[in-house]
Amino acid sequence: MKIAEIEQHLESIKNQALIDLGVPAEQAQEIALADAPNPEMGDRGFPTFALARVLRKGPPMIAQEITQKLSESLASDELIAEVIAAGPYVNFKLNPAKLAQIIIEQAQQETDQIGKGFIKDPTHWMIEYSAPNTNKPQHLGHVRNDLLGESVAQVLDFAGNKVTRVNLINDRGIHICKSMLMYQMFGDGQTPESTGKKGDHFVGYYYVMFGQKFDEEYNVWKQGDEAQTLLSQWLESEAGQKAAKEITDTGKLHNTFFKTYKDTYFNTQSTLGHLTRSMLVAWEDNDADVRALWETMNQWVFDGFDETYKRLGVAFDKVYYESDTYILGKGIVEQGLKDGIFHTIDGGAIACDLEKIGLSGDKILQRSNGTSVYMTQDLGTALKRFEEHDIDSMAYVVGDEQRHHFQVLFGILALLKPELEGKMHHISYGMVELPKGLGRMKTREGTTVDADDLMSAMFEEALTEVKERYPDLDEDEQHARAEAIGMASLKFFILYFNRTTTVHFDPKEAIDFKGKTGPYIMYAYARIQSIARELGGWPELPESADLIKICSALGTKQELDLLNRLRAWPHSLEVVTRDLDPSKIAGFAYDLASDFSTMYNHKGHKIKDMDGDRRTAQLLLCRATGNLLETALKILGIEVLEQM
RNA sequence: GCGCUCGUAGCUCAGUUGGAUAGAGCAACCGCCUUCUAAGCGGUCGGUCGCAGGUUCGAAUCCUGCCGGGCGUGCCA
Repeated sequence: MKIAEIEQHLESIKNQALIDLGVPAEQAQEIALADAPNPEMGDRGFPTFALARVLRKGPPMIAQEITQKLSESLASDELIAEVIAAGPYVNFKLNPAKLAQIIIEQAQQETDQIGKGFIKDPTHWMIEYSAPNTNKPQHLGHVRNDLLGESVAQVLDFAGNKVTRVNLINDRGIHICKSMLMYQMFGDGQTPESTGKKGDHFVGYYYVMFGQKFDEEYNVWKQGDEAQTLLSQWLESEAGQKAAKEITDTGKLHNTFFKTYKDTYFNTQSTLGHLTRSMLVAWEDNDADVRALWETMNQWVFDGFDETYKRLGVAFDKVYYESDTYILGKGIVEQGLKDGIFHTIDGGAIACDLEKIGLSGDKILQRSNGTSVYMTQDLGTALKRFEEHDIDSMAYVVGDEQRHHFQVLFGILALLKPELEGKMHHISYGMVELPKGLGRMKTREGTTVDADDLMSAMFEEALTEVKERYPDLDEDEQHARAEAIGMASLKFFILYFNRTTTVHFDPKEAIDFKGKTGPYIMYAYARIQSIARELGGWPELPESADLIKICSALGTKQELDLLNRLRAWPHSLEVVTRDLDPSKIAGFAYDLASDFSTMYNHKGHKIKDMDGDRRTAQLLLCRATGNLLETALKILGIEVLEQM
């Protein structure tokens, strides 16, 4: 028997008992099993309220009757020790020895992949995440995306699916030209090598520079006649009058105008804007010099990203570049227009009426000048992926501010290809908010937390701790441990939040290794390994019948709690796979580590002082716990340390 | 304006899709190292689950309305 079958066993007993009472099978299944609040009441049970009306009896009486019948029929069931009527609830008390035997055997066989491949009908998923721009280094927001994407991929893979991980790099467009232009003007032949900078940071420096130079230019222009004329016109306009009512301060009011006008200025009057756009045109015309510069600078960024991804433990099976995909989708839009799915609007743009997909408004898919919008290439790219890869589902890990975009994308795709209905998924997540004072985490621009800085800060903090504890340890080993601990801390901190939760990133909290953290869980694992080291290794796994006998030596509250936690793993896995939310793995791993630590510290649980069956059973139980901790942490991308 | 989303302990978050006495971590305070690793364990303090109604045997969870925060609502990417 496997751990997952325990729940199935209870489930079928419950269903049959209810059906025997005359409850329709469907209703029987709807009554869910849940953990009993305390061990005296049993381990797992179900309420009988819903049956009261049908059976015309009070819930406690129904529970009594069911309990009585089950007690008789399950008398020889080796897994169920007792059926208990607790008021209106029917609870099963499991036989700890049998439970331990099932768990220990599976844990020993499957080591660090306990419960892998449980899904009934595996499919092929393509999952896209990260999707960075090549004009600046990655920051905390990307870190959440990267870690979440990687972990969701692990979850899908662990369930038994085939998973193809893809990245889509945004390597073209006006924003990329901004850093290129600055480098062309002020780069002076410098390179990442010559400056000793990481490639993405090197390029990011020029992107930031563009912002500064453009602001300078804009500020000068603001003082000129043209700007002042436009300002007066705006102040007299409807919008200006409206704003004036809300904003009394003249300086602020003027600023409001100049803020909204900034884009227009960039697109019409600005010298830098003009140069940037010319560069984009040159790029699109395949101008040799511009293309060469583009390739050089992109390569610098890719090299930088590779380092970041490697350290984060993120890897992709396929990388798409927007410079290749941005043309996609045009033909589809034209075909859709012919088929009457889309329509033209004033000025000649092609649009989709969103009422067709239950939303409102028109979504432009081709501008009146014939060019594409972002949605167009997303449509094209998605269809191409389904054509070129034998995939069943496509998932995008993107922030929840783009929910609407994906609703539209999926809706239009289903209009074009009805067979794609239900196969598209937006794995959305909340933003990462930063506190005002960032302390040591603050970065060059001051507004974001840089991914590389963050990882280094975590590493340094961990190194201090490691050196304090193990001053004599070989330096390489110190560094290896600090890296593992620092990254575990970061990953756990990011992943233990629900996907949809807005993370309030507090560096002090993130960098802490105590309490509900990654290192806490690793520590529990390391302690388990140290038990084996100190007590002469793990015992041989006995035959099942013997194992049950040996495990009957277990029975303290702490041991039972731990066993019940281990038992719940398959259920947690199912929930995680259904919701595609690794935070529940993080929660489980923490609870498991916590149950173990409680037992470990509770008096009467020192294995060194035990002998006979109790000692063997405890050792095997601890080993199983260690295996499951490793299994869970792996899904989160966290590696364990044998010693820490 | 409309749409989505969130509001749980001083702070940061869980809460098994409607069940049993609402839980953790941090912070504060009190204890536990002659050691199977104190990155740990135990304890104390801390709650009108935003507010008001409704549905239900039963609501932090579902519905309605208010209050408050975030996001979205481009011929931007």
